[in-house]
Amino acid sequence: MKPRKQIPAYRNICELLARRIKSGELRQGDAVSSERDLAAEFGVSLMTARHALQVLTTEGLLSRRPSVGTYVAPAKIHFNKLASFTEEMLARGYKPESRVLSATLTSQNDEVCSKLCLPAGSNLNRMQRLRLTGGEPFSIETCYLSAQRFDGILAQDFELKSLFSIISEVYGVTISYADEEIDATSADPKTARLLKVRPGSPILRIRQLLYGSTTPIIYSTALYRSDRHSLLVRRFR
Amino acid sequence: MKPRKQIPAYRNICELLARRIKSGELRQGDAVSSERDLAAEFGVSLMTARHALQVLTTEGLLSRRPSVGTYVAPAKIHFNKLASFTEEMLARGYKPESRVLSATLTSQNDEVCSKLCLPAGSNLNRMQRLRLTGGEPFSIETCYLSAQRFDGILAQDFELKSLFSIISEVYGVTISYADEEIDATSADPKTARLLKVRPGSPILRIRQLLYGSTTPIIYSTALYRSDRHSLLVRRFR
DNA sequence: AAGTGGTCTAGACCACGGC
DNA sequence: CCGTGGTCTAGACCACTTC
Repeated sequence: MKPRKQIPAYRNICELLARRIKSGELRQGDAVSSERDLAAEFGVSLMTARHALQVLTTEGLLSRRPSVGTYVAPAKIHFNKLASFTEEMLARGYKPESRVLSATLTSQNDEVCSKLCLPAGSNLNRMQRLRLTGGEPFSIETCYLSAQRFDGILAQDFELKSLFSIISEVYGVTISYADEEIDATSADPKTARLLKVRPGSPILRIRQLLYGSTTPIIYSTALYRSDRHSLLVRRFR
Repeated sequence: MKPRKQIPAYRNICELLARRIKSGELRQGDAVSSERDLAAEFGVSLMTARHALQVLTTEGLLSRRPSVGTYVAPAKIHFNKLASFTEEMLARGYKPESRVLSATLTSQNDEVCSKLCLPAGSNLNRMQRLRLTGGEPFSIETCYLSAQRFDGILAQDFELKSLFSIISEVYGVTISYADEEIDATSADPKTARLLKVRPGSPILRIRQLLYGSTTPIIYSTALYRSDRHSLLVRRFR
């Protein structure tokens, strides 16, 4: 009988392989153990080993060739790299600033709960920040995180440290990717005042669901002055 | 013994469900049969039914909520990879339409010339199309191509065939990727009239530079009704 | 308590690629 | 021919939500 663990067996395999790839022990084009070898090595069934390889494949780390084997995928140039506001501004040579507009608990947002895979009515940390560069307003960002998992996070100083670094250093959670929904909207009076634009001005809205490994961690809505910001994306055929 | 088929069982389930979703028989938020019900219905094992649901989930058609059920995901039109308007709409089960607003030669656009790596003042094919689905306007697209390289392309029937297929079949050029710049703007009177929105309404603008292997081929600006379109992007850390 | 998705077992046959 | 990934079976237990 296997000792029952909290973390699934396939996750352990995933993490081991991911570590080997990220450390450089396994490099682009290298073959990884076959399903059957992995199953034997970890003492799991074929299905479980297979599941691990499948997960890493959809994450883009591995590439499977039927009848041939499983290989470490080419290190993708992530043109569309996910970066925090702080990182992005520093990279462009701006001095990023952040003003916290609010930081409260809420349990009234079932839409966000479901996006974060939390039970409806769960407590959420909600914080709103105004982003500035060179003293000029740039965007308004609203973030939601599980209040249970990130207990006490609202006490942190978000004007000093980025949310990414706090959840990483204090809570041990690393963001790995984000799904973003991008559309256009108009500035309502409050937004207009904060961003110093005329009410009704076009606003670029980016709604992100940020994932740590495979679980959604943060839901965020950002409203950008569209005269100050445009999003660059590279898409492949 | 089951009769061996060429197409996998889970594919059949996928296609049936996908058809029901695209036809409108199953709509956003509707529950789909559970793994167990599907397995019984199709006479397959749990794993197989589960696989079908998993595939449709990663394709974005379904959304699974543990302990609750599997639901039809919000039918947002989303652009994961680079596809033509025609391809995108067909994949979503919509009937794409296109109305050519203009198709002319111009030599007055040096900004586009430089983006396409052409000498300033070069002749350009310029065509403007109104995109519709279900008879309702969706976006306005303006494309520029080198008049020299794509001589005579304006004589093609763009309401029948996609630009992608014409440049591929007639000129032997395959699009491989695109760099996009995304921002928000407001509808000017002409745009508003064509898209049937109020002047000043928020508009999502996507400016693309499309590359064939490594050379820029097409420059295009698209204006989307932001109530009908949002862009989905996945970004990695 | 019933139902759901998530994980897992211990096997099986297939088509295909490389030797 | 052998190893590979792709598909599939017929079960199982778990944690969780809903009633």
